[in-house]
Amino acid sequence: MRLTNFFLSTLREAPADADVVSQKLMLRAGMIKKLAAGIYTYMPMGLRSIRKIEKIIHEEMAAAGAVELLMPVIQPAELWMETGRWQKYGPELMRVKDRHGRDFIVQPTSEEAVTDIARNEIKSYRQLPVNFYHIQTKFRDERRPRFGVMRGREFTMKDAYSFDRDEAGAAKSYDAMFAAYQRIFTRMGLTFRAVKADTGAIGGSRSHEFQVIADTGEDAIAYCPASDYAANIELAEALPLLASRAAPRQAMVKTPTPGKAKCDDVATLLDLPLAQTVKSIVLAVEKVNENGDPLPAEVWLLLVRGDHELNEIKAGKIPGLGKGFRFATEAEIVEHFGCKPGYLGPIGLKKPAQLAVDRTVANMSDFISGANEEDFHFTGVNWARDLPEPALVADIRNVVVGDPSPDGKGTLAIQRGIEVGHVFYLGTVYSAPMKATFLDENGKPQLLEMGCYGIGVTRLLGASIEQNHDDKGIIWPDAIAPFEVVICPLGYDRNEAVRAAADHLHKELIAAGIDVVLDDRGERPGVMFADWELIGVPHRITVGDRGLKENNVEYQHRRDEKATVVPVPVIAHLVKSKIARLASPKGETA
RNA sequence: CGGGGUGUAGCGCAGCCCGGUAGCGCGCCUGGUUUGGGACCAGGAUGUCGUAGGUUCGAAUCCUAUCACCCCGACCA
Repeated sequence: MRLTNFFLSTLREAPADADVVSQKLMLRAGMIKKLAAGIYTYMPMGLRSIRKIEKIIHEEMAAAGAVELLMPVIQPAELWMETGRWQKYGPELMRVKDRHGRDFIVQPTSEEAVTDIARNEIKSYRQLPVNFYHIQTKFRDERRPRFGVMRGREFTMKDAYSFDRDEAGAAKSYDAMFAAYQRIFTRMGLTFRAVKADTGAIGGSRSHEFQVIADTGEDAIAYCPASDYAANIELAEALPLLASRAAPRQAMVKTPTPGKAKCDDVATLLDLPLAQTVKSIVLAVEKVNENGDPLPAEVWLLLVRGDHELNEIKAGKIPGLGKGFRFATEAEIVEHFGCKPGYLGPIGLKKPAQLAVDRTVANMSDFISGANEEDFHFTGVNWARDLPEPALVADIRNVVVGDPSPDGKGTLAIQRGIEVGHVFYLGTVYSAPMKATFLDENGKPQLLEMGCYGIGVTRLLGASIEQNHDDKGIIWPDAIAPFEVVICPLGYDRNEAVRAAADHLHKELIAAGIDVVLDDRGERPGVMFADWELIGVPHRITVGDRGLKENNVEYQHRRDEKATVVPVPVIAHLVKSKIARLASPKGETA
């Protein structure tokens, strides 16, 4: 590709509304252009990377036996009513009406559409298993789109859906997708980790997220360096930190703690470890009577240790909180505790509240909690003696660094990640309400067993940049770089020898199957170098008059400090050997 | 959704308080000189000052409404 036949527009300064480094760099490198909040045009340079990501996905999906189809972006509301998601999805689901006033949605995902295909097309067990996928535009009307293409409203996703005759078959399909995902992200040159993920309302154990490791990631991952345990922090099990409860040693004392509303402040004031304090969190569950009229909310008190944090996903698994909860209002708190937030505790409530206690708290003794009186805490609080044994003990906190690993093989570490893929066993969650069945050998209808598997194609662009950049710009892995190699001739517009050598090298690299761009603008070297370092093309060849006199050019990888002098006759071979291309899968792919 | 902020040239910004007919840097165009790390000189083009009302002889500037965008808030007693 000659640059003058392509399109390039780089910016020296990033638009002021860009918030994360990947978004700034993509805007500056001219890869994307913002059209509206969370909605981007993929400019030619950015689209090249997207196409390379898609190509790798297509190859690996085919190798894993998945079949491509293409389902519509606009889907009729009826389909979404069948599964109840028309009601359940909320404002994130983009709803539109056609000219006749009929309801449609802009797809955020395609379970309904694909299950509709399956129930119409799959009639016999002989057609199973089958795995349909597409790469298609999605729309999720995020409350607050941000982080550029990593949390956009419109984005491109690969979504695959497997159909099997039974759970054992579905498990096989799941494993095949899991393996394909590992190959996909490996080929893309990303550092990633597959982690256990929350399965939400669907339940079961089969759900993994693929997280690209990056400090700026939105997700926290707990993993055990001594074993292969890794889980999203939403899910990672927090074991009790105290094996058993020690006998009380202190009397319960009401202690003045004026103005100390946080556990941290109380511990500092009393010169006691934060781990001796207990944090009180008040939740509320909306209630309605049989006519659907609102009743006063049910108030819950949750206790975690002062240095721990509540995990809302885990709390949602407590019976009674499962149908949804919110943080209590100050009015509700005052009504039940007779006290403003900051001094709340489980002793001396004005009105009873449901109590749920973290496993670690349940084994604490001589602990500190709020006294339900402004500016006072209790110290030396003990279960059984000062308040009843907790009836409801559960894992309701986030794990922290140093916690014992749930597999018993060491302690947990935490790192941040960007979720770029998710594999999920669905069972019959969609096939049952949509009555998607097939006939088994006995001619009996059976529900299809499903799994779904997503990859955020456009999010991968951002995730790769978050993981690979420096102060000059992007550093693409070879496999998804918009170009693998750039030739920068010094004086292309005015030096015959340079132009001839650059043109010749350009042709030679094309012939060698390398994705190369020739910067034939005749720009000054500083401009060229700055542009290509910003864009992040991994391999650069500089052709200059000076070197050509000795029949040399220069090679520099984007991560290299300095250029290497290379004789002209060997440069093509050298570059080819430098490009780390993991082989495409053999067999069925083109 | 609640609070805060910002909308002025392709990008980054000043001008607004104190009303007088719009400016700077980068980029862009023309010519020249340059040419191994974002060159220099000379000349030039580009704005319905987010939108709609209002006040005024006169509004980017003051007032009202509206839209868009950004930030903070949803681990907290």
